Amino acid sequence: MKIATWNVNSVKARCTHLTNWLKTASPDVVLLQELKCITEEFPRLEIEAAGYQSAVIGQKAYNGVAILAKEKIEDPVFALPGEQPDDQARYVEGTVSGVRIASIYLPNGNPIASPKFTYKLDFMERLYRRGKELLATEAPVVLGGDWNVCPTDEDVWDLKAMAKDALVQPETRAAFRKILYQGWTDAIRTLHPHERIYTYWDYFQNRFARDHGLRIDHLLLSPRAADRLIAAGVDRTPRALEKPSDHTPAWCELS
DNA sequence: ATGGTCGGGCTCCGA
Repeated sequence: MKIATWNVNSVKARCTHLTNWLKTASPDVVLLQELKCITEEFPRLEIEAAGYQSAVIGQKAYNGVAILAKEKIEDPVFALPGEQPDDQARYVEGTVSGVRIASIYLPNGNPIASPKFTYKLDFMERLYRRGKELLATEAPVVLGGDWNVCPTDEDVWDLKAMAKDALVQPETRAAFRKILYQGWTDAIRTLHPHERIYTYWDYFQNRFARDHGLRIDHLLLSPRAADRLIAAGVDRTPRALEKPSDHTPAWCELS
């Protein structure tokens, strides 16, 4: 079972890239972020034609997440459980072939001296609580998405330039570790412990060609899912196309 | 120190 996550930076602008990639990569499940369209305008028909069902929560202009799957998506939930419903479409969860899977668009959080950073940390606390509930089920679970977190210095090309960025702050990393240490396995880092691996390259300054990137798209596996982990990686091919997203798909394969 | 590039929706915001 191949599960991928891809921040497409507008699903409408990237529809052709997406459907072509579905055909060539043929993942069983794809987690999308930054749809940038309302739910009703999600290109459901094009994606169905490629052989995928979808569970979608969108909103106007910003955010928006989806799960695409070849098999049925059962019991979808369209928000992070919390006190009051979120006005930002950043979380969808569903079950595919017995695996509980979430597509997460974690808040960017910049600038750090603003309510946006607080919102990011609050969101991570809510995710921590949801993670605890999901682990308690002892089911195979995958928390995938654009986490907007560089877990360690190895996940950053230019540390100096990123020093004040929300993606590398000690509080951000601590909140990520707090989730990870509940018992999750970072699929890509576990199988590639000492490689420079990036999933995002800024549009500025030809960063992709120079491989000046960040690793911010992650797939976290519960113990039952981690037991089945056989491969993981990053597919850089869509990032090299004309008019690409600034992110490229990260994926893992479970037996 | 700054500005470089995108997408969306409207003359600016978020990344």
